[in-house]
Amino acid sequence: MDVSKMSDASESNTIPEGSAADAFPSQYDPRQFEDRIYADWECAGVFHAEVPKDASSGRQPYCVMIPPPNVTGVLHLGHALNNSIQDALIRYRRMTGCETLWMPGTDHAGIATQNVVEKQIAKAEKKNRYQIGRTELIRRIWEWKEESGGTILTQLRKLGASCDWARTRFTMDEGLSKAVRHAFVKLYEDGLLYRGKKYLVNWCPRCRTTLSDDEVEHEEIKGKLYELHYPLADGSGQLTVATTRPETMLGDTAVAVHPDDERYKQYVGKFIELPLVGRKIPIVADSALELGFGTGCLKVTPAHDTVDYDIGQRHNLQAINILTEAGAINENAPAQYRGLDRFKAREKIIEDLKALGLVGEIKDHPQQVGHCYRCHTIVEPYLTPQWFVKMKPLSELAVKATAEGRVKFHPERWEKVYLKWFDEVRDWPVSRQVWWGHRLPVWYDLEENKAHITALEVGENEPYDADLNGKRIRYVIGEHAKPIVAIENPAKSYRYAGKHLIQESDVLDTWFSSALWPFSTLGWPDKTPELDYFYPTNTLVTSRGIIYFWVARMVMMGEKLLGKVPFRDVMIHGTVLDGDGVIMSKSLGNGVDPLDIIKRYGADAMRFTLLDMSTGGQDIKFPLQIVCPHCDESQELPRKRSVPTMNCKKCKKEFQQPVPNEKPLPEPAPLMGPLDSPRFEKGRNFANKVWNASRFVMISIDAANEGTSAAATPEKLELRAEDKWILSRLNSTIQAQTQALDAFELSKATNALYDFFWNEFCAWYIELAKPRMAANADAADRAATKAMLLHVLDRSLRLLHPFCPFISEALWVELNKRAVPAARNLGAEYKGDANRQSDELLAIAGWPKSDVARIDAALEAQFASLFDAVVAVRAVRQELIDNSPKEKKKDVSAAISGKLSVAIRTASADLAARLKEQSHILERMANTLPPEIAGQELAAPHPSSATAIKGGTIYVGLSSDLVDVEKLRLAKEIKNCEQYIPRIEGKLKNDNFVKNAPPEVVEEERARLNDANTKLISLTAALTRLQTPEPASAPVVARAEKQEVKREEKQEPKAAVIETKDKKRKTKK
RNA sequence: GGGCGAUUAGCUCAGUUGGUUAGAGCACCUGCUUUACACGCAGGGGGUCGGGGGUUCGAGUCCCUCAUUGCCCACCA
Repeated sequence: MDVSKMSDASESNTIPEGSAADAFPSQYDPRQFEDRIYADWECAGVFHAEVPKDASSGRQPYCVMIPPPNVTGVLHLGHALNNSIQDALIRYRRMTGCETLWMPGTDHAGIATQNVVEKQIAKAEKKNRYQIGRTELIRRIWEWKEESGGTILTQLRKLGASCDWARTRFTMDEGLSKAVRHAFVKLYEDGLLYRGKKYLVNWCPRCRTTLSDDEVEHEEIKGKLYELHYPLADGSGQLTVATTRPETMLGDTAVAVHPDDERYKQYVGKFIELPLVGRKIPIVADSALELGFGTGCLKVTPAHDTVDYDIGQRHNLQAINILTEAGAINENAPAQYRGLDRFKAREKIIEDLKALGLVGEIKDHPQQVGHCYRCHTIVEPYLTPQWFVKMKPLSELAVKATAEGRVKFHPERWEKVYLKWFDEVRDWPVSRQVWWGHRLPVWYDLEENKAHITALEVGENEPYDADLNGKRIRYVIGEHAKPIVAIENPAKSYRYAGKHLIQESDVLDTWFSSALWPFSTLGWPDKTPELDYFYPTNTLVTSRGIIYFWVARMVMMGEKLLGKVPFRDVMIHGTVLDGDGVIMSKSLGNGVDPLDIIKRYGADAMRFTLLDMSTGGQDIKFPLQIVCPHCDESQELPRKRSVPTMNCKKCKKEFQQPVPNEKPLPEPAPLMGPLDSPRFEKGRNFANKVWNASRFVMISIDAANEGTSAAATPEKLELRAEDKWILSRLNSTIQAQTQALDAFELSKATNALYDFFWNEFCAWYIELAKPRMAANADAADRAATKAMLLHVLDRSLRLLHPFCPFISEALWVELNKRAVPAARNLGAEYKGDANRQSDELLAIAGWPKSDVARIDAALEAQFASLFDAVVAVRAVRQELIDNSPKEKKKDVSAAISGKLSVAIRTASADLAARLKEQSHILERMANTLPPEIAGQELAAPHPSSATAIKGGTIYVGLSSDLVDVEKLRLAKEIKNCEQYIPRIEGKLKNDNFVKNAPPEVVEEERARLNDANTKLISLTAALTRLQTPEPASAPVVARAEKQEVKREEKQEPKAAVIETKDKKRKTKK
């Protein structure tokens, strides 16, 4: 790229179309653009990815699989974060010319979805799922799914998500279901799937299904620890056991003691007569007990406790299941308890035992208890045959893939967390006793399994498998039944002709199909071109919450079934929290609705803010506010919310606020005030800044076109130093941002652009460009300036697009109207596929490449010192005001608002030359008269303030009445200097420092000391002069043009000296 | 009970391999309707970097320890 040869677009390429001022209101209104622009993208098909027809094109794929949200889901801020990150990565790669696929879709979310529809039916028809029946329930769920499922995908469009919607998948689609069956059969055939009673599974009595360990959430409850006395069968005494679940005693088949426990050795081999039940149960010795814990005796219930189950295995104890699937006491218990819910039974048993005098101490006992992650019911360890996936061989594959670096985590530390799971994981129970999901591809031949399958007639509120002559039949399949595992229904094959086959009624754990997502969506098990081209995918973006559920299982399945990892990089981002660090959720009443934020701030503002806050995978906190639904006033959200309504502080009207753990008030109720966070203002303000900078560029281009027919030819374009400077900064920014995106460091990327655009392009370059764009400016220079503005804006919009796609695209359209892409010196720089990339739409335009030859560190340093001088003069102005008495501030402000007279004394010929060369920068940016610049011979104006910059002193002419006020400040600054100098001197006097520190560090310190001393001398001299009578010389402050201020012209022979602190100067180094 | 984070300005957070007088945004103070932007411009105030030790010429950064807090894992009856 050679910007110095940028062509001028003012003549032929510009489409004059009204004035820019008309098209550009001074505030960006996202609502005017977002939906329209999204529609434009969709119409143009820019999100659609295709496998390149020409395999030799070398076009790189880039593929991200969306973590499929539940089909029941609605967008929350966590989704907004997750998808903003994915979209940023996707849009960036799309612009670099990759064939970019972002695969969208939803998850059928077995239990969760079934619960939603069941609840609806229960409400509307007062029927449970068993009364509705399996077939009908599934039909209703599909119906619901078609009508109101997948809302979240629509909401993702509001966010700007550039998914390939044409490829949207659902985990229960036929294709994906086929993949599930193939995977199941393959695992079975390879001996990695089996049915049996491997261990006590977690059972949710409300959902009436098995859960995997990961689906159980441990939470502390206020339980009780009961001591129970168990009489010895021979009547010789009793043993005392302790339990938190007394009802399980109905299933006790032993009492265990530790083999080394001297207290109980004598009892081993004797029997207990189990109270209430009357069963004689042995006393066994087992080292699973912890010596010295509790009473030393443990009641053993093999069917209802995992530790007990193992003890039972070791001692050949009977495992008696005493609970029904619904969590009530079953027929294996004495009649008086049958049918009682487990917790009711607990109370009754304690009552009955108390009556027998067999209850000891009852203590409060806080304990961690497993809850169902879907319905929050306390789960039971339960003895039931299930289908298990054998984990060890699969774990090994996944661990190996990580060890070999084929899957990388960002941030890295998550790798350890991920690996730990494989160490501890038990075999995965994959069968679920719900109806919504992938039914296991398993059948049984009834005849052949006569001995193992029992046909039970069941009641109205029970699950059933067949309806025989009006009788509801449930097939209970024994542990040793022989299954037929097949991809397609074997009943169709001649081999089973005439046989009575029944299909396994269980469905698969939802996470089983999720584990296949990265390849089932691409057509696996078929060998599709998509699978070939896009798999393994590139990046998975997700939260830490599903590393075990999902990430680990995808890697296992990818490795096992395809021999390849499903993705190369896993980016784990933080969790969105409220201002108190509490996770946002609807039920807690602290959930911010992304759609509310989009309405209020715009999608770009929300995305930018989220990305800007995504630092190193840290959690993101949003202090909350609430918006009055009547007048839109954002206000503090009361900390304690118990009352459901509040009154607006502005319009005083009443509205509703969310109350933790309470549902919204029923209709008619006051309007709900949406939650809001002031954090989003950063994104909104930045978007507005971009809008207005662009507005300036467009307006000044349009204005320049009117009066200038003679356009500059490229040869005439000469770059000024500030042009070279901004190009240097631009190219540094491109480099920094690109590197940050490649490293998944989103906030670094947004920061680089934000700083460049706001603090460099807007704050300095545009201001310097203004006089150059004026109608009376040099035409050639104006053309060069225009080309520069277009160039920098062009690149900036490209850099912005991954974060803020809407506003950047909206402005791109305007840019294209005024200067076709060719005029912005694009094209040759980008070698994208002509069919896939175009400058018509920014979404598929090229990503800027950093031209390192343009990066000029020396020039940047020069400008930093120039800007220092500007800031020093600006500071003089404000400090004069600050140090004046309150009632005089306005007068002083008016008096110094005009151009100041300035003189600069510097010993550095280099600095002098630069200042002279670039004096227009000082004049423009600090609003001064042309400065006088000289060496020691410079006669400083009198009276004047003196301010030290690196390498010199700036004198600003003052009127004498401001002198006194400045003495104070000078003294302050001198003091500051005097405190600083000894610190450096101390360092340099330390021999160890001089000896051990690297020479360049020592040199730096010496230079610092030198600077500080020079500064001190010049300030002290100024103060001395200020206190010494001296003939008045030149004036003074240019009089304010707009306001006449009368001041006494006493002309006291004194000078004011003003100092600023270097550290506070806001210039880029 | 283990593991991993966090603790830096009133708030939300940056701070690369230890090396300027520790930064940003918001809030605050002061001045400015300087025609791209008051969702703005300019200038400023504000931090003994959770406490205590240690290593080092030098520590926000490395080590130990304590405290507070969050998350994950864990069968203590």
